[in-house]
Amino acid sequence: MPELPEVEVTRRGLARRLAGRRISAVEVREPRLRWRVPEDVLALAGRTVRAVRRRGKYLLLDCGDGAILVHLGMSGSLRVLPAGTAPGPHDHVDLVLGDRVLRLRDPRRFGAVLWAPASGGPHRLLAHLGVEPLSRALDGARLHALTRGLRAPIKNVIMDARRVVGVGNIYASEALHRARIDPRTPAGRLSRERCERLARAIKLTLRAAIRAGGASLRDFVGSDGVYGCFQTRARVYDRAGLPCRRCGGAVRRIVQGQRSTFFCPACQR
DNA sequence: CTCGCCACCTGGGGGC
DNA sequence: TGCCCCCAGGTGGCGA
Repeated sequence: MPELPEVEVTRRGLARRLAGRRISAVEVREPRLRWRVPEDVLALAGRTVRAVRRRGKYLLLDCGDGAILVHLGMSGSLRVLPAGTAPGPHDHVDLVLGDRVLRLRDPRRFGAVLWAPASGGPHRLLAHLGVEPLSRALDGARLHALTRGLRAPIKNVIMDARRVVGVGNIYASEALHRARIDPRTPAGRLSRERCERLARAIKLTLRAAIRAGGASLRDFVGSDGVYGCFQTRARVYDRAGLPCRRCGGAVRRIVQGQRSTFFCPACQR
């Protein structure tokens, strides 16, 4: 269930619990994730996790001479548990750090655990990623510039990690509703002013979700591993036929790029 | 380069 | 209860 907000909440939890700790053992019970977990990862014992960073939806456990790169895919979660806790189904990878274990659970196995050496330049999966939506770099001007000439619907474009990272299927719909822009609009036709609005809406939506995620997922990487449903009240996501929270009109569901899109035809033009 | 589509997996829910 | 179909929060890679 990892959207950028959950990845960021996870990152903060990991940074607090793992930074400065030495990896004492690595256990891979199921190496067949999106890509096979490489032998490199099995040789990580002895390294120290110096910091935990995020790039888009990738987590990077910085070990100095390289980073453990983790992606949660669509169904992954990371938890920090007492060492020795018995693994359950779909608990594929453990990083033991003394008295605690970082455990990846991923039923659908769309996630990834890879080793990115510091030498040899940026990892191929990170090399072509777009702008971070919460950074200053994403503003109206940038969004305007990077959409010029594109005929694809704006929803597809803000979900394209080569242009903007971190905006998933839920928050693409949510941000477009906040910006009052029709998700089907060809990206290149958005005015500068509407790009300003959309850039602002993306930031507000993600920041609000991080706060809400921080509330509902406080123990996401804690010892009990309890995490609930999103407590954010979606404006349009998964609300087909229900009233738009702004105008009361019916929310509509369409399909774009084989993904569900939800929007209010009255508010979003 | 852009765009549309497919693939990778498993589990849960609804309809019959 | 059982079965079958559909759906799911990601994204790399392919061919046109």
